[in-house]
Amino acid sequence: MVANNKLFSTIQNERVSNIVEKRIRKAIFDNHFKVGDKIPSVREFAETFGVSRTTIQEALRGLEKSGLIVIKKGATGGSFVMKGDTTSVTDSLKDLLHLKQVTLQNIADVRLLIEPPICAMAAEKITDDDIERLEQWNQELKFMFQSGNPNLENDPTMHTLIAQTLGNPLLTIFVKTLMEIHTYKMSDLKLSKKMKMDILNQHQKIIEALKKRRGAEAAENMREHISSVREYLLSIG
Amino acid sequence: MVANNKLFSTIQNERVSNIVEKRIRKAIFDNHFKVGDKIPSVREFAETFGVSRTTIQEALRGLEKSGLIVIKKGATGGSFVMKGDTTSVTDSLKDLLHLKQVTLQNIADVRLLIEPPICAMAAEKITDDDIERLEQWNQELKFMFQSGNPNLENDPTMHTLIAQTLGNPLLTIFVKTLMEIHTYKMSDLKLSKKMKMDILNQHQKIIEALKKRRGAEAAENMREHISSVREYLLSIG
DNA sequence: CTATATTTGTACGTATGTATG
DNA sequence: CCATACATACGTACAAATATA
Repeated sequence: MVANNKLFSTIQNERVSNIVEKRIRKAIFDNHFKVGDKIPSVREFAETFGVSRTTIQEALRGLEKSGLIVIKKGATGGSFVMKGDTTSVTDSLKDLLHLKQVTLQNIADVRLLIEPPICAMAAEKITDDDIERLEQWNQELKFMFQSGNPNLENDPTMHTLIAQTLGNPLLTIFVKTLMEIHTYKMSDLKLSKKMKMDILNQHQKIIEALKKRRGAEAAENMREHISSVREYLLSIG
Repeated sequence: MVANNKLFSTIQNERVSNIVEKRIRKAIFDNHFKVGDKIPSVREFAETFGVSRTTIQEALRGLEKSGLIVIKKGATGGSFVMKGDTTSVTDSLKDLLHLKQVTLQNIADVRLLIEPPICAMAAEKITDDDIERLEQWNQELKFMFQSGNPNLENDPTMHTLIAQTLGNPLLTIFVKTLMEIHTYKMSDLKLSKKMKMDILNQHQKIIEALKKRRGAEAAENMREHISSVREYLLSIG
């Protein structure tokens, strides 16, 4: 398998599939492939690295789970480099939510902590384009509520859009993740008609404040919005 | 493999290893196993599910990556249920950091957003025991600095400890993750002697304010601490 | 204390399923 | 509908870690 033919050859304690995974991961990080590029097939890699197809397969599976590649079957299939998305972070967090018994209130409390100040800062940086997108999104949400469509997972949500205006990718990831696990935890629950109306109005108030570039007001509206949802969830949960 | 012997049997598009992974994951979430418990071996699972060992292997590998189990080799080996830790979240985030070009400044900005208010709230809830642990930790950090030991990854850091006092597991995960990627990004950098002294003193000031249960003061000290580190990193980076 | 048996995960080569042109 | 290029699953062989003789 690996060179044991040399005296004092390298210690082989790590899994071969892990070594392979690291190497390919590094190659992707070092920009040897562009987003959308097809990386070598399982058979090619197996030959290159001198290991079995199963080993390569497991390495690729790991990279897929990390969201670095997407694997497709069939004649035009193979492994394609993805632009990193937050799915892997969210999935890991979801596991922890189960294990650590995180409640919707816990989520709301974290949101209360970070979203109002984000709003305040966003008011200074937000563009007219951004605001238009926010209003569009709220309209779409209205239609979704009206049609009884439970597909709330439509990304990106208003909250993520606001965070995005600050141009800090880490902050965007955090807020996006927060919203995703919030939606995930909410998916069983049924909102009342009144609550849906309230949410839309609260969103609109936040957007109005941002439009006027009034940071403190936007922050306060956001705080009220999240608090309102928090209380509602407490009352029905 | 799976029942294709029935007319109109279930559509088999999903990977078998994925189905197996989900089932075992669910079993763990439903508390069929306790933390530390050994789950069945690859061979046993293969027989139970009627699939090959390789398939089970891949499922277990996925669960290991998610931090739900740890796999050990040897006669007393096998797969053991773990208490979920944040490694999987951190690892996923690290991938994104590479892809999205997250800077130390981005990290500092997020910390500036959430850590001062956490400090303010912690002042109301913190116990004498917590404070003692904080002081112990700062002492250990001092020794580490003196001995030139770069092992800063000693968990949990002061910042995580403070967040923990609030009793919100999600918040703890977020702060822990933040600190881990901060440390990860810092690991190449060499701090000056003066900066190390400053950090220790700033930590001490935060602890003093918490000891007096002065939330606003603790928050302000935390803000100054993170800002100071941020500026320093800017100047040398 | 050393040698060997046993139990476990891990990797291999082959066979099968699947999507495309 | 067939040929092709690919991922995926199978059964077997190997390696590692421990227990036991």
